Amino acid sequence: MPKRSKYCGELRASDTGNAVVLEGWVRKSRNFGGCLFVDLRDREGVAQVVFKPEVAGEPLMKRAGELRPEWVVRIGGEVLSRGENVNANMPTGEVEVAAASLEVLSRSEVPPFPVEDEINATEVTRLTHRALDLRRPPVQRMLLERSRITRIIREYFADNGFVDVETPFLTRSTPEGARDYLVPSREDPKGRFYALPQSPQIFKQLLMVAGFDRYMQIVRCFRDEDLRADRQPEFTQVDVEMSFVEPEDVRAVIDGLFQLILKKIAGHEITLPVPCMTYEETISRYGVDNPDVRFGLELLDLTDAVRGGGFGIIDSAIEAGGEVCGLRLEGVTFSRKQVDALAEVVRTHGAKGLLWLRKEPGGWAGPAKKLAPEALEAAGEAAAAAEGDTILFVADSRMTARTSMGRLRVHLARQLGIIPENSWGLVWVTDFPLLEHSEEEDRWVSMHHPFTSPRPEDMDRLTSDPGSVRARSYDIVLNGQEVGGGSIRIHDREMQTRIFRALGIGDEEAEEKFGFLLRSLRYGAPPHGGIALGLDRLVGILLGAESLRDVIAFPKTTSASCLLSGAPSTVAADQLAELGLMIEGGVKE
RNA sequence: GGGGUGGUAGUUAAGUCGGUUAUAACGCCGGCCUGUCAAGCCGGAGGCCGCGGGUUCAAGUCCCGUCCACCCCGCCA
Repeated sequence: MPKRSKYCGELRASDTGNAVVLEGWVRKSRNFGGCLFVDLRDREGVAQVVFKPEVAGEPLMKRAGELRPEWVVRIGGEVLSRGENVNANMPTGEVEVAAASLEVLSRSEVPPFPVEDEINATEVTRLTHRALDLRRPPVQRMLLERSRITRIIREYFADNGFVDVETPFLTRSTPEGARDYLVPSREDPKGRFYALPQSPQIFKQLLMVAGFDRYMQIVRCFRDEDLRADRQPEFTQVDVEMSFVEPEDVRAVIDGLFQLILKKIAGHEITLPVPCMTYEETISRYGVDNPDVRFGLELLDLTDAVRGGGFGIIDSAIEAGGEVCGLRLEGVTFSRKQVDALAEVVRTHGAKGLLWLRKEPGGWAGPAKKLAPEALEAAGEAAAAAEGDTILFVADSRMTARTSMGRLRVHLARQLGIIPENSWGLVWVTDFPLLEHSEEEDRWVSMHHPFTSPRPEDMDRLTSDPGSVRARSYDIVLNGQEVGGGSIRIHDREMQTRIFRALGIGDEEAEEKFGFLLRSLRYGAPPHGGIALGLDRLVGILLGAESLRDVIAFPKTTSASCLLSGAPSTVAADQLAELGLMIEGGVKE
């Protein structure tokens, strides 16, 4: 029999009368004893094949009757109009193929779940049989769309003069940042390890020193940290670096990319430039560094209004240098049970509790009505509260109050359904602090990474007030999720040394761990900067995926295992011996 | 590392106060059926109740431990 002449999903009324050959998977068959219908599926869709005794003949009817779901077949026949029996729910529903020949290419056991759009199999079942799951049209569509997106990205950067260069996966472990995935080396001396890259950061900087001017790579990165719905141990970055640039140059390139992707994938037009907000501003207005700007409901600073209002918890929080941060919900009343649930949200983010006030005809309701009358008045005014409005608030340290209320803001927006459908909130957050204090290690650590350039005007505070030094950094946030982050890098060796010292990395250690970067800075490093976009996350948001796992062909579970392959697995004793490794306490099964 | 939810036919779920032979739907197998497309009708098979221990005359059900999955906190430059 000749090979495929058309995809199943491509059949249309215009094909009527033509002889076609289809190849695909049997989705379902409906046997009427006399005639028999088979739905045949391939990547592009489903077509109905009909076996009729007068066309197919007895032996073929008998073989067609044996077909079962997920058998792989090649079917030849004539495309006929369905006449009265058109199925308006299928793109191919105007026609059917009257089978004249049938070749069974492969049989299938009964699949563990039906290969259909809507199934109620659990994720464990789906991931264990991922090939079958990926055969389902909605799952396949995600990866087909992902492929379209990466193609748009590659073309965009190629059109703008970026060079695609590959960087090593087997590289060296560096201090700072996430836990590395380690790969033992077999070579002498034993006891040496490669690390899989958390990102190609240093390599792309070396490419700038080398003079490539503009680099991009769609590259896998690895971080051995605990997982979340939006975090996989191996993930893909769109990695970008440019020479002779300021932050706005990098942002302009990424702005253009987002404009193109949103238009082509979501059919959404945006005007450029994408708005910028400083870190300080976003913390103050949204309480988080990844603001969801698709809706208002901004945070209120009620500190001055309720100061000295005679409410113990509030007064002591303010006296300790804290803040009172609130949200005003217009015309919303919460039940006791609902308030408890909301309080639980702020508590998981460190707040001690949630207070509330509701403006009623005769005055105020809620636990905070014990505040002095003038404080109540001032709070109502600061929140611009009208009758029927509820004010929720937290009194705590500034960051705890802001962060917990920022999380509550997003929680409430979802709960109250005030996030507009099919809207795209894109914003840059700039000027992050260069350093943050690590309580665990009791030292200053990089918020971004140690190669981030500080803003020069803040450098005089590097030792006196390290937390106030701002970085020349920028994150891009889409619908409340960080989808990328970058910075202008340090291209001056002296500056790099000063930053290492501020991080508590001595000259010797710096030389040993980062020597290959520092050395390159001695031989003519151009000013440079760049960004890395989280491709999985970006695709997930664009396609409305519920989990990152939906846009990754072979994802890992929350304990970083692969249900499909069984990785990670034990290895043979001689493999360990060759590497000079011993497992403490022996290998556990 | 901590908290929460879940695990019962191939799949998804129900299973009361601990009590007879563990239910249902879909799927599967057999039969009927010439216009279905969630096909229909009749019949049938199918169980390590995650795993291990304990309490009890008796455990899917109660207790302890453990494994796995998912969600969250910590963590993730």
